[in-house]
Amino acid sequence: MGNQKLFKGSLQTIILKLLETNDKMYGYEITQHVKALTNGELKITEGALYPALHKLEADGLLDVEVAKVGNRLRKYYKLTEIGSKETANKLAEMQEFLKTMQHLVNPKFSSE
Amino acid sequence: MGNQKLFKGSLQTIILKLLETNDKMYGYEITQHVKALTNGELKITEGALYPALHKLEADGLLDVEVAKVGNRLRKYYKLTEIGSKETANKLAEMQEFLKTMQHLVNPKFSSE
DNA sequence: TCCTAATGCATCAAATACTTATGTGTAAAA
DNA sequence: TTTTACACATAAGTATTTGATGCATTAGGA
Repeated sequence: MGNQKLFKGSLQTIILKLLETNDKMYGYEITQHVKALTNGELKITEGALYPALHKLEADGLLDVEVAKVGNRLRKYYKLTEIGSKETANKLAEMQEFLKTMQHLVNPKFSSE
Repeated sequence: MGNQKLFKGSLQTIILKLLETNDKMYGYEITQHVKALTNGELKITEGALYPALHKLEADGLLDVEVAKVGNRLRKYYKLTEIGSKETANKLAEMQEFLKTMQHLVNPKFSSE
């Protein structure tokens, strides 16, 4: 899409937001959701996703629960209490960022 | 501000947009404009700015004109013809990104 | 008078966050 | 039977930025 690099720095926030909405998700499911929600504009690669999930877990924002579906392995992630608070923070920061950026690139259409 | 990292990847676009609006600017001026426009939320550091300007110049998007004001040196940058086209592209990409991200983090308030 | 802050350029090591490639294995579809 | 989807994972390389440092001029406050 060309603008993939604009998403740099927002992956954690996206993951947390999805988990806030859907309660419990596994990695592959996250990539598919994001692809669908963005009409294919954003494709989260595995090389980005799995390290991000591991980091969020290590930081105590996510809990993991391993499940076996058929013969396949799945790791379900969900927000911890701390994770929920951090999600709220990160979403607020994201809104602030979006507002600021909108203001920067298109001053006439943004308030203030 | 904590959300500084969200701006990662958008520096070039910001610079180009400012030059589109203001025709001709020098480095320090850009940092001050951005700080003012964002109420201090985004502070472009010199370590990011100057390499970015040099790259845009090397890529043929900017022209430089050195000026001496008083006893101080200034390097005025302005868009080349190619730079103007690229600016339009990058601004379109940015709008698309902002819309997509808004949709991701706050589905209920965005169209579609 | 002296020190700090502002103005103005610049470079560089380190950190960050990602892409791309690769690897393992199962299951379904063509 | 070969490709595609499912599902995890790591690792080398790349790009962008932070934070530190450096040089030099000018203005302002103590």
